[in-house]
Parts: sequence; structure tokens; C-alpha cells
Amino acid sequence: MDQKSLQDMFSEYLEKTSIFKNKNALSLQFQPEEIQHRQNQINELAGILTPALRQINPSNIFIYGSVGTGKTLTVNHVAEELQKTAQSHNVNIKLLYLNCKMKKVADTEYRVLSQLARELGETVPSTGLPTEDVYNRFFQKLDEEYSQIIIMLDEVDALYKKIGDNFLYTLTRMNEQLVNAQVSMIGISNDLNFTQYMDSRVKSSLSEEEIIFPPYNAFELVDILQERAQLAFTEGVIQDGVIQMCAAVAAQDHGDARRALDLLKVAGELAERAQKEEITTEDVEAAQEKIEKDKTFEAVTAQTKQKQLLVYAILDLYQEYGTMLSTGDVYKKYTDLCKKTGMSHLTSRRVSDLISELDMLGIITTSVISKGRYGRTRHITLNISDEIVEKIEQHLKERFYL
DNA sequence: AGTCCACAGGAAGGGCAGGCGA
DNA sequence: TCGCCTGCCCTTCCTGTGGACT
Repeated sequence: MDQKSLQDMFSEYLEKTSIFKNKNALSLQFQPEEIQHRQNQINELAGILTPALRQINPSNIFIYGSVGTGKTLTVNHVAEELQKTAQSHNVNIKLLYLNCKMKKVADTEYRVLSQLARELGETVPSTGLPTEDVYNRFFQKLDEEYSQIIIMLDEVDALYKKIGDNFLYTLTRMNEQLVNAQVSMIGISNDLNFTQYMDSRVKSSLSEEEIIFPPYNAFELVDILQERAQLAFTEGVIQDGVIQMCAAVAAQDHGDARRALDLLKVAGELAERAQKEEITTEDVEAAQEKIEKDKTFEAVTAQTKQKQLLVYAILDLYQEYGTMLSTGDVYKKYTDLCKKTGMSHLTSRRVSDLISELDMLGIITTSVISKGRYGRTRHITLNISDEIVEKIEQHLKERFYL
């Protein structure tokens, strides 16, 4: 494209009316004024938290529901309203929110505590202090400045998986260490079964009250999408059937509203990029494909060098032998590739862990099988479609000069 | 029934980097 | 500056395991 036509393209873009009016309305962070189809949960949650306004410690609450069922949105909404009421009536309530799935924030006891302490305005170094010190600082700050504290731990199952239930136990027993302040907790989890594995003491004190968020059905998703679409898009750009299609896809995917919004957003972006004036169901189909591809590619390219080389070894073997891969084959291929690229190789123990990590990321699927006299191993299958395999392989070849 | 294979995966600890406080 | 603390990545050592084979 020469410079003249490039300028034309930019000017054309500016002159055209955009499909989007406010793309932000489709983002995860967007807090709508009213949350649809969650009135029961809002009432229930508000009912449990109300005593805080009279300085009576509310019960700890456990909230369950799969991804994209509006848990975080609802909790934040109720928390915000509670905070507003408290402020207007001069009641001293502090609400702390922490997403336990965030890397470098909630993967160790020290980090969670220091993050909570920071939320209270305390300065805590990212490493260096004994954990005991951070506990003391946190408790001291709570006692000095607040009377009611509500700690919201989003994706608390991730916290449990990373650091176990001792930490959660300490948090639920915090009130015994505090003189003036009172703390209650809201645990939010996508995993409906995770409390089964928890220590019964933690389980009973963390889930004094329980609220369940059922998945949205297709009709409810249509309502949600329509409301957001009105805010996000210029009037009349969405063709009939587009919203219904996004809702239907997401309803099949455990009623995930996040998925539905993302699909609509990407469909809009694709239509805009193609300089179309309307979003069609074909754009939704294309969006579905694009989301899938991008997710996998990013998941692979975000890994460390060693893990990427391991993925390359798996891709290579997969193309040669198909599905019958075992840990031993992969390790051998991986060490060969290390020699070829001049990299030092990790031990088989470590590689075994990396394989598990790739499994958790959904890049591969593994299952432990026994071959009798020929030992026990893991069957490894690749979860990437051929089209993306090619793209990833190309990327890895360039990266490792293979 | 006992043996043996090829690992899985737990536990412990080394080494390094980043950071604090005396 | 030094001792101490934490996180992270990794190795070493070890026990456990399911089922084919003898």
C-alpha cells in the first residue's frame, strides 16, 4: 500500500461512522447500573451484609457458580451500594476485594497478605519481611482504622489450591486476634466441588451462608446482551439473529455471559475491520474461530523457553506418530532438541511437572496409563487444531532457529 | 504369586534474585 | 555491608503404582 492510499484509508476510517458507540460496555470490567436476572442473589447477599451497617459482624458467605454467571459483578454491585450507604450514614466499613487467580498477587501467603495490607494503605515490600511481620502490620492497621471489614476473595479455590487451607483457617479466625475491628469474609468460587477437599473447620466457618449462582439460560443471555449492545453499538448495526446466536453459543458453554459478551465484541471488531456497516451471523462464526485460535496461540507463546521447546517436541512427535505419545518419548525428543539448539536440558522430573502444567493450560491432555510389564506412563494428546498447530510451529521454529 | 518396568509424583533442599532492617 | 527472609526454578532422592510377563 503506498502512502497516498494509506492516508485515504485513515481518512476513510475517520469519516465513517463507527459500529461501536462505547466498546467498554462489552468489557468484563463494565459495571451496569442494573444487573439482570440476579435479583434473588442480590437480595440474599444484601440481607446477609446489612447488619454491618449497625456494626454487627455479618456471617461469612460462600458464593458458588460457574464462570460468567455474574458472581463478581453482583458482589461488587452490592459492596458498592453498601459502601455508599455506610458513607452517607457515617458508618465505618471497609471492603477489600482480591482476585486470588491473579499471578504475582495471590500465589503465596505472603503475597496475599501484603496485597490486603496495601489495600489498607500500608506499605509492604514485595519480598523481604517475615510473613509474621506482615500479619502483624495487617492486623494492626485493621484495628487502628476500621471497625467493620469485609474481605472478598474472588476465585478462592485458586488460593486454596496454591497455598492450602491453613491460610484460610487463619483468616476465618482473624476476629480472635483483633480488638476493635471485626472481619467477615466472602469467598467466591467457580468450582462447585472444591470445599469437599477442604478442612471441615475451614469449610464450616467460611460457608456460614451459601449463595448459588445458576448458569444463565439462552433467554436470559439474550436480555443481557441486548442491554449491553444498546450501550455498545450504534443503533441498527446488529442484524437479526446475531444476539441470539451469541447467546445460544454461550448457553451451551455453561451459560457463560462473559463468553457471550466477548463473542459479540469480537464479531463487532471483525465487521468494523472489514469496513462493514452491519454485524452479521457470519461475523459471529468468524469471531468464534478467532477467539479459539488466539487463546491457544497466546497460551503457548506466553510460556517459558523450556516449556515452548517442550511444546515443540510434542508437536513434532505428534505429526510423526499421531496420538500415541508417552512421557518417555517426549522427554527423549525434548533432550534431542535441546542438544540441537545448544540449550541445557531439564531433568525428567522437572519435565514431568511441565507436562502437567501444559495439561492444566489445556494445551495437551494427559492420562496416566499402565503398560504392564512395560511400565507406567502418561498418554499425551494434543488439544490444538491442525490450523493452529501450523501457526505455533512456525513461531517456535523462528524462535529456536530450527 | 511374585517380578519388573517406566514412570508418577511427594519431599527436601540448593542456588539465585530481590528486598528489608540494623 | 551483612544477616535474614521470601519467591522461584530446579535437582536429587525416594516411594508408590498397575498390569503384563514369568
